[in-house]
Amino acid sequence: MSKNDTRYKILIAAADIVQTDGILDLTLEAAAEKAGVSKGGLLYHFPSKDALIEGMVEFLMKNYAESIKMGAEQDLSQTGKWTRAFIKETFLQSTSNRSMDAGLMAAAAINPNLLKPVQDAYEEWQNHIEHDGLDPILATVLRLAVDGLWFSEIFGLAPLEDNRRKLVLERLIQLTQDNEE
Amino acid sequence: MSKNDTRYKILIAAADIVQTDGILDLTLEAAAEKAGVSKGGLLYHFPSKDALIEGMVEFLMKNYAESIKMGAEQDLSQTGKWTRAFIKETFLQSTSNRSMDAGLMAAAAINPNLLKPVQDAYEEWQNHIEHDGLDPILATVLRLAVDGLWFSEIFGLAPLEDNRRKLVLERLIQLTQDNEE
DNA sequence: GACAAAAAACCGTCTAGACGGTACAGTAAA
DNA sequence: TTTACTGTACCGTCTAGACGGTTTTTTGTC
Repeated sequence: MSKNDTRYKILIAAADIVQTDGILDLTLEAAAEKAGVSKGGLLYHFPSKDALIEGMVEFLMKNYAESIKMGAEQDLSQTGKWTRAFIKETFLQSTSNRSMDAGLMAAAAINPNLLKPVQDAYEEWQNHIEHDGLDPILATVLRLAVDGLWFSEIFGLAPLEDNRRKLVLERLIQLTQDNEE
Repeated sequence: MSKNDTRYKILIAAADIVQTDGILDLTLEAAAEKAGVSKGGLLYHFPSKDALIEGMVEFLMKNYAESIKMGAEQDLSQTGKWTRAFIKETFLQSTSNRSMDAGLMAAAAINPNLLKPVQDAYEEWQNHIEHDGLDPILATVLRLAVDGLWFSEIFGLAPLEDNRRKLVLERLIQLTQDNEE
């Protein structure tokens, strides 16, 4: 069992707890037990609870940020490529990878400072989106709609059923294609 | 001091704590002290912490739901009135009344079941918005954008600066006015 | 409208348990 | 010999909730 395997197992376990039982049930002991590691073992990898949350946030941001960048680079059309990448990747992530939410919520609850990396990433994306060859207000609306979808799924606030979700995605993409500045 | 006054004071105090110090600092004692009530007094009104959160959620939903309904009723144009009311009221609430966030976050953190009333209200609004005389996909996009704005402000994820925020609001409203089904 | 009884509103202390974190001795593998 | 743990014991602090007591308000009765 390599160092990274155990770390990974702990992060997944922690995300799982947040997701199913709520933030308040995320304790070091509970996370350790769920990961099949002793409390000492957990503290070996994450010397404090803040460090654990930090790890969760890092973990969630890593793939996400890279995917968006890659999506933008591979887009054949220059106009609106960042906005499209952001839309597509968020739609994808929020179906497949619910542990995203867990890290975010845990950080917000336990230590808002830990949200910094997410905030920084968003600033960058927002900047790209505003200078994407689209009408910046429209581009911003699209970005917000994507976040709204995520939000609605985190909190279960009238989340869209599958078909509608797909139609919304298509519409958002379409709106990036015929609204040049 | 009537029963309702004290209840109200406790709810405000609790929302205040969540808002300024974070969810984890919301304890019964802290809420009681801030409300100028003893812990026993607080427990008289809210027999458990869950009950307190429940009260917060109820409180936040009451005005919000009523405002949206009123906004829709007073709208001179039939087409898109619910969507417009939802947009306007959420923009307003999320500038003026941060206790929305507090209740929501507290519930999500402490006991996700307590989100039920919010979820129910959202189901209703989503239903209105989808049958508002607008293209339902567009209407849904607008709704999501509004939620996204709220979300971005709660977590500080590239929140819009004042002027852009205003322009986005105007654009959203405008989109409800020239997109009949 | 005086007054007692009852109910409602509220106080403040106490307790049992949980939690984050420390310390440390030991183990198994690389 | 270092890395990656296990396991246990422990400490200080915090907190939800219980509880018994006290004040204030309401209600019924004359």
